Order: sequence, then C-alpha cells, then structure tokens
Amino acid sequence: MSRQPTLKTKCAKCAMFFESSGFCANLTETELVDLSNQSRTMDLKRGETFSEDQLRSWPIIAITSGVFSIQHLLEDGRKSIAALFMRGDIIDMRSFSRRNRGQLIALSKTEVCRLSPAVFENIVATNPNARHIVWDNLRDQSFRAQDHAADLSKKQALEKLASFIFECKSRQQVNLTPGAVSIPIRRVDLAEYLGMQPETISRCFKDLEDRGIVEMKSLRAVNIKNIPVLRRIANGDKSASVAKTHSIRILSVA
Amino acid sequence: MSRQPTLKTKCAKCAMFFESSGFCANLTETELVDLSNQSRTMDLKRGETFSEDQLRSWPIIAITSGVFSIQHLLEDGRKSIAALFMRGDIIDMRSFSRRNRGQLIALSKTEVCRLSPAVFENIVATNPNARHIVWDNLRDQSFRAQDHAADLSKKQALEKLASFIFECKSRQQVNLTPGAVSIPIRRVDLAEYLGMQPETISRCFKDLEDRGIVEMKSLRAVNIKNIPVLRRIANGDKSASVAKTHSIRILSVA
DNA sequence: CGGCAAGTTGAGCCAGGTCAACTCCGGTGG
DNA sequence: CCACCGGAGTTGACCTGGCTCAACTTGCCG
Repeated sequence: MSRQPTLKTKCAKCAMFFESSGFCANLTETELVDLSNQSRTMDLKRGETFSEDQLRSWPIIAITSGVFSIQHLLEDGRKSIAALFMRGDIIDMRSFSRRNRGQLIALSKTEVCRLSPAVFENIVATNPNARHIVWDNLRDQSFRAQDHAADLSKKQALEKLASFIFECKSRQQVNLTPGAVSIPIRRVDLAEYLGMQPETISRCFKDLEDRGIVEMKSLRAVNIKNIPVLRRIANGDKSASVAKTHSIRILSVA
Repeated sequence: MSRQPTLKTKCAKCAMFFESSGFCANLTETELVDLSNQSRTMDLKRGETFSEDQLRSWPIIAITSGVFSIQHLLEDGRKSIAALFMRGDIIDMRSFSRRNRGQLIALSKTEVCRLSPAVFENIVATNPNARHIVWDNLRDQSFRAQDHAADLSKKQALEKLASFIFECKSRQQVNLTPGAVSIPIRRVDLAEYLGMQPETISRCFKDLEDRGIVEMKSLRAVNIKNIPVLRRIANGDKSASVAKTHSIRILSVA
C-alpha cells in the first residue's frame, strides 16, 4: 500500500511515508495531517542526546534514518549500549520516569520524528492497522532485547560478533549482493553493545577475515563469504569456531 | 478499584482478578465473562514447556503465579535464560514464528491463563484502560530486557548478582521487613539468567554474606542488611565492591 | 597535507570458567 | 520415624579467554 505524496504535509517528503509496513503509511489523510501538524522532526548528530525535559514533553520518537541507542552508565564510567533503534522503530518513553534507565543517544547522524502523544494515542485507539504496526514494533523491540541478552549471557566474543553481523543483515532492507552487510556504528559503540573491548572486536573481525569467512570492504562494510559457517559460529557451534589453523594446515598439506 | 467476586466465572477465584493494576481487574463484566469462557487456565510444573503447536493456537499467556522464562539454546548445549516473567506479565507470542527465539519454560510451579487471541484483540481495541495496562506491561518487558542486557554486557559477577537481588525485590509486592527478598528460582537457572556458572553465583553470595551485606535465610530467601552498599555494588561502584578485607582491617586496628 | 580521533597490534595478567570432590537437603519407602 | 537416595548447591585447584595498557597505524576532515 505505498502511496503517492498527494499531501501537503512535511510527511510527503519523508522517506518513512512510502514504507508500506511503516506506521505513517497506514494513516488516513486526516490522521496524517493531524499528526504532522502536531509533531516535530529533528536531526541529530552522532553523540547528541535528548534532555530529560525534552523526553518528558516528547516521549514518543519515531526513527526515520540513522542509528539511535539507549546507553547505560555505571558509577565508574563503564558504559553499555542496551539497545539499538533504527528506521521504523518507534520509541515510547512514556513510563521512563520509573527508573534511571540510561539515556537515548544518537550513534550516527539520525533523523527522528517526535510524535505528539495525544495524536498518537488517538490514532492507536481508533486505527487498527496503525495499532498493530506499533504493537508489532514494540513486541519486536522486546524480542530483540531478549535475544541480545541471550547473546550476551552465554556467547563468546567471536559468536557475539557473528550474531551481530546477522542482526545488522536482517535489519537492513534486502540488498543486491547477498552477503553484503553494512555495520552502521563505530567499533567503540559496537564494543559497548556487545559487552566487549574495541580491541577484542578488532581481533575477532581479523580472525573471521583470516579464515576467509568474511571480507572487510571498509570499516563500515563487510561481505560475508561463507554464510553457513558464520551462521554456525553465531549459533554457538564450537566445531565451526575452533577449527581454524587446522583446516588451513590440511589444505596446505594436500 | 479492587472488586467483589460477584461473577460466576472461574476468574472470581483467580488471584489476578483482585489486583487493581492487572488486566483482568479492568474489564467490564461482559468482557470478563467472554474472556473467561474462551480462555484456558493451566498449571505447569518446573521444567514444563509449551509445544510449538500450543503456542500457535494460544499465543497469549498471562502469568498468574510462579516464574516463567524464555530459554535460548546454543548448538553445543549452552543454555541461557533471556527473560523472566512473573505474576501479571502478559506474554504475546503472536509474531513468534519469525525466528526460533528460544522456548517458553516454567522455572517453578506456575499458573497461567491462556487468553483467547480474538477476545483479547477485541478488548484491546475497545477498552482503553485494558489497552494501557497491556501496553505498559509490554513496554516494561522491553525495558526490563534492555536493562538486563546492559547488566550482562559490562557488569562483573558480583555486580550482576546485586542487580538481580534488586530486580527480585522490585518485582515482588512490598513486604513487611524492608530488606527481605525472595529468590524465586534455582541457582542453576539464576546462573543461566545472569550468564555465569552456578559455582560463581555461589561464591558471590558467599562473598556478600561474609561482608555482612546480605544474610541468607535459606536458598530461596535473602535479607539485605546493607541496602545502600548493595545498591552501590549493583551500580558498578568499584569502591564498594573491592574494599572488603580493607575495611575489616581498619576496624580491627582501631 | 597535517592533525587528531578511531582502530589495530602485541604482551602480560586476572576474573571467572572448568573439573572434580564434597556436603546439604527434601522427598520416599520400609 | 529414620535411613536412604538423588538432585542441588558448595568448595577448592587449576586454567584460559578476553581485558588492560601501551605503542603503533589508519582514516577522516578541515
């Protein structure tokens, strides 16, 4: 149900508007005009964040492009990134006050749309399609966070990185070359997200590359050369992650 | 808005029914009768799980008592518990099929109520109070999973355990003795939830007890004797978690 | 083309994992 | 009621994956 930009709202220029599975694309004309008038788009640079006050008055944030995150800070300065948000995610911070659950922070140049809570609430109450989309998105965020927690809890460094590559892959629109994956965040942030050190991230990428499983096109782009093996590593199959020098030796002997 | 059990449904006997902030307590009489007739209550023993089929036909599960979990399994048998669900949580597995995201499994004797998706959907569409409660609950699940991920990613063993004690505390109804916390799951499961080994859990509990921060009433019950210090440990304040023998030495010298 | 942030590489070390032996506890049957 | 049994938890000794720190290289932006 992608549609023509017949509307005179700023939404007609917004990339989100054309995505059939997105929230905005499923609104009626009046809803869209209403929402558009009462909402605020905003561009953030990497590292920029929302103040408590901003969040209180604009607790509902739709991500149009870029990568957004929730960052937790420990007393002694250790940081961790609890969740990543990308295009299409709708962050609902309305119950935020209950704890100090870390802060929202942009990990790259990011476009967001801060939705009017009143209009949003009204749409959710009356438009079943829109409600389902928001609901699915929230449930997805929840599952993603759970998956992420599972990854962090028992996986080793290499396995976590492999999982992350697949997470990136699955979250970017299907693209030309099947193995091409873009890594949308810096090494440091990736380390904080996966609960490891940047040094370890670097070593793991190198390891994967040395073994011919991936190829680094640049810092932000990898090409998976052997999807099944990477998958097995991500799933914690030890035989896939251990047998490195072994298989090389066999090859050179043969 | 706690109410009298005037209804002839099985809900009138259900503990959930009297909890004002719960889903069921906010339904109209007709909604409740409808939901009750179309839903199925069920008791599970520790270790019991739902089959894929059961989940497909009954994807919406309300927890009445006990502890439920989502468990992820790696190829080589490593397990991890991605999330815990307790009384009042409503688990919505309707988008489950997208990945094999681990399985639901009871960690203790558990009572659940499997809600009819159709009736549930209808209530959510028409009853704003009920909708808000479900929505808040889901958002809470999402935040909890994120917090958990943050805990796992950068915290050390002792800090994770301290966090967990507070998580338990905050999730059980306010009780008599301020420091009393019940640990509703086994050590093994706790280890899987926190991404550590049972041995390490044991050592950490011992450490906290040796330092007089908590007291173990039994395997399933602790009493926090020094809440501020435990809080500081949970927040990653190194001075709180390291200075053990140190402070003892000072005391004995003075 | 220079300067600085970001990323990489190397060497050494330690928190927590692993393995094995032991103890505790709750349930069961004689 | 007690003895027994098996699962759950604990303790100790050892080992290793990934952290730390420091030096180096690369890539990006003006």
